[in-house]
Amino acid sequence: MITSARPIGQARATLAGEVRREIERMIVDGELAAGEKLNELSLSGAMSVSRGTVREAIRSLADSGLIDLVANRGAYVHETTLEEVRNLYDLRGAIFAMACAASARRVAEGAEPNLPGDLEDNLRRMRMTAENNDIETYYALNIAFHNLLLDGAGNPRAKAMYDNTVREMHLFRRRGLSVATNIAKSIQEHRAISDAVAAGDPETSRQAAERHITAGFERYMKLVETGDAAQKR
Amino acid sequence: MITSARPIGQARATLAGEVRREIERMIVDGELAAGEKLNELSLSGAMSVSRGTVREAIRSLADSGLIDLVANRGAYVHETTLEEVRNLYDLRGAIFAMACAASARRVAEGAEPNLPGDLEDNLRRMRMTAENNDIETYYALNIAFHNLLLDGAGNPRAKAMYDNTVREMHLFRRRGLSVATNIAKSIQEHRAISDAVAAGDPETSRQAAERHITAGFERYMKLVETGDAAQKR
DNA sequence: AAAATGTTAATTGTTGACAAAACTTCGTGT
DNA sequence: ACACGAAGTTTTGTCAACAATTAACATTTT
Repeated sequence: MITSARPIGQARATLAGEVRREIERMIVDGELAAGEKLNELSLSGAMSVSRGTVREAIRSLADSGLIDLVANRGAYVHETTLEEVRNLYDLRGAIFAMACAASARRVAEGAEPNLPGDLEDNLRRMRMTAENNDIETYYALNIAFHNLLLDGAGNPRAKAMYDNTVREMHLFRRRGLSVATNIAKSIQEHRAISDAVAAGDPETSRQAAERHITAGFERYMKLVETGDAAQKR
Repeated sequence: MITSARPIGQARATLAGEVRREIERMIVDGELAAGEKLNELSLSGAMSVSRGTVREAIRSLADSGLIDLVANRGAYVHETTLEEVRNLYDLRGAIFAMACAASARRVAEGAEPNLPGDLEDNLRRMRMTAENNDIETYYALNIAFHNLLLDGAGNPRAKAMYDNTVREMHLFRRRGLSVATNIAKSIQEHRAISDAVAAGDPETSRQAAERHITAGFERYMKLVETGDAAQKR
């Protein structure tokens, strides 16, 4: 008797969906530069797929903010401005703060018994990477930390929006600057959030989360102001 | 010489865009019930448009959350649950609070000279509708008040997300209950927001905004708990 | 009668072709 | 030289046909 026969090959729901993911990857990985035009025909050729399918994928991506659509003129990779980055930080901070408050509430309600432990675990491992100066792993843990809280909030829509903002900021950063990193400071802030959430205190969690995002924004702005000219050369 | 002659009637950029708006309207107006399946062929027939165009419109709507897509089985009008409504209120509150804080900041910076006056104006007119018990106008003014603050924040992405949450909640309300309305209370809360924003005080604005959304949610929940059975009959 | 298996109809997924709009190129007149 | 405008080319918008998948029904099997 067959108990679980998952579809082969990563499940190819629809072709358009696959194309969408591929285009998304190309944008995030920088193969398609910001402001660059997406030519339906050449994309369809490169992926051996019909134009209609590519078109469908592009349309679907447009709403997520990665692509700008201009009627009768085509699709362009969205160019994120510095002004927009500020807006994205605001938005991301608001969502993250709300999610942390919700996570704390749910911890208090007993709905997320594993969350405090998972956060502790993440922090412990993060301290290790700080000692070893293992930036690669630090990035992964940092994303995981935020994901734990977004998932803990039990608000999938919020998570989707949050992911969108992160992806778009990542896109902007490609333009030259690396991410502003101050691992020690960041761990301190994570500690504050983790404690407040574990204590089931929504308001304190919210404030700690907001401070974390604001601090990240300020670190980033400092980097832009001082390092931008040098970076641009 | 004509410099900018945008097409009349909300801009008919592309046919698919028009179809999208029409489907959106049908959903919001309740012509398409929650959970109902969208048949591409019959829709294309009803609008005298090709199936591909309808398909494109549906795909575009899916990302906004109004429609659920199931591979190889079609598109369904999203059924919003009570659990989701809570999540939407959380999300909406977070975005609105952030927007009010940003508006206050911008007022303090002198970037929004008209905002305080516009808010005052809105409040004055709202008091009038309260005296005349003119619910229709009250709704319009209520939306306008929130829009002033979202626009004042200068964060288009945030506004788009906010609008999405409102639209989806409106969709849920159709299922039976009317909106929870306590005009006097609502005006009080608006007053607090307006004053804080006019004073250019972000933190106070944020708190007032959050209280407003939370209060709205509580009013709504009370209505659900007590009135739901009666409404359902 | 219930479950499993074929068979058919309806619907979605994908494609290639045609029509319309925008961009290029190039010649013309000033 | 320069602006202007008229083909020609490229690219997007729309459509109709074909293929694949799913759902519904009839048929067989136990």
